[in-house]
Amino acid sequence: MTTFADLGLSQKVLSAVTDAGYTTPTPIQAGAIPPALERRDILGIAQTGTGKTASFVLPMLTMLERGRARARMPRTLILEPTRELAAQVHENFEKYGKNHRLNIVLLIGGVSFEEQYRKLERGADVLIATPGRLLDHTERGKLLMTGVELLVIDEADRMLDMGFIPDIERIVKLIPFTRQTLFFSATMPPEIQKLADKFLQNPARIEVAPPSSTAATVTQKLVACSGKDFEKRERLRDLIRSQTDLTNAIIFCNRKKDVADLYKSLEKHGFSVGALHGDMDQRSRTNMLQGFKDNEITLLVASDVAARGLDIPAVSHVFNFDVPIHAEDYVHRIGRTGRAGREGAAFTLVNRRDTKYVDAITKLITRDIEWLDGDKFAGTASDDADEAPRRGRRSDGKPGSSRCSGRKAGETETEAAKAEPINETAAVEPVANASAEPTAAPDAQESRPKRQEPSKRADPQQPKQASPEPANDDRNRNRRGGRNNEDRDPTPVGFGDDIPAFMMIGAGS
DNA sequence: AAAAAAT
Repeated sequence: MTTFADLGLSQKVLSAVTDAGYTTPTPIQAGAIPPALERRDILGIAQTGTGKTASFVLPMLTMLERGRARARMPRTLILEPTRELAAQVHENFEKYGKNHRLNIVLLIGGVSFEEQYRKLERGADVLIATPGRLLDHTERGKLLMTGVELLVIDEADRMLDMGFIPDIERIVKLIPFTRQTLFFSATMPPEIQKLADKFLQNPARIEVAPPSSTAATVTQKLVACSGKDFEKRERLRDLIRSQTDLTNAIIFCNRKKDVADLYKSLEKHGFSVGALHGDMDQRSRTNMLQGFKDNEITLLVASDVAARGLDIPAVSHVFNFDVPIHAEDYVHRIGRTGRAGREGAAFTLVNRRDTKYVDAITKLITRDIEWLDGDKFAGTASDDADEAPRRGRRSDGKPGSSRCSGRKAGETETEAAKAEPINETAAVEPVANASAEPTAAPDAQESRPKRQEPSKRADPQQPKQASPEPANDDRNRNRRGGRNNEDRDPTPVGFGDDIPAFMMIGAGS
């Protein structure tokens, strides 16, 4: 079996890898490291969680041992689509480069230029950047790309999605063609292939983990739910509480505003929760993510900024509060769990308007996703239980609310949730026929848990901390102040103590 | 229809 020692890495790198506890390279590492060390171009087709980052960090460290950087002329450049990913690559360099004395510089937006100038001035062996800030620096004349010997373009397909390709092309034009180029993408649509052909010369092609596949260790469930936000939130809370093996979870929303709203709601209900989306100031983003990684926060409500690439080990659960509109996003989102062969669970809340998106997803992953507990819309009684009757045609006077609230499991009370350990772990693993609660018959069960108003300050599964760390002052102030019209005010409160002006005005979007 | 990224 191949070990790291067989790949041609330097002693310094090997010892750092060993210290980090790794002995066996992943397929992408075993495939990409040797040709990279021979200075070949690489076309790496690999998804997150395959060890992709180390597959370029380790050979780069080895190669950088010779030579040294000159002011404003970085020797290597890594382009990343998001700030978090860039920061994460930076961490990798610190971890595996601990035996080196290299200047690693992170150039991302949302933070001040001054320190970035200073570091560039000292000479960067490795520059890790998001495209916008990098171009900004070059336009200010603080950065020369003419000394770059090695270029990494990471997550190329995502760069494409985000409209970064023109920026990338501009940047690549600034770099001598004698460079070595490592190009990574999770998928290879035609545009990306064209780009690869343009940027790479006779690359070694390494492909692992077919795209649009979901890990076999992830249990996927659909959860029928109303389209009304407050009912969805309640359904989600019940779902979270009914999990017996939840250690931490990411909850995805499609919109930033919904991230903010759900975050507030969960916090109000006593969950240990953080939020992450692109309109938060950088400091809050960093704090939230770190708090989540450090297990100070159990739940992270996020936009798709967190869907790909972020290396958060051992997420036990993913909840899609919204069905992703692009099917590929589903794959990326639930790829946040079940990593490295671990077990994971992914729940997707679905209302009837979402079914076409669900169809697209099942088509993409070429398998059906089971409904939880016999949930389903499928033209049965459940149709009436959903939101349809309420908006639009007359409600036929059914006493019961939607099934969403009707099938509350834990019965709002903490007690219930704790005392009777919901052993029917139905939520997680089993094929769960409708045995426990035939949700398909709303009326039958509707009667029993007369849903009492949203539990007063229920205390779910005893979150470790009510909130992460940022800005309690502002949060509280905002919350009190905005009480009256809080529903109208989409301003994301509580995301740090310096909410940028642009978040205050058109916060709706 | 939405998110990400320079300000």
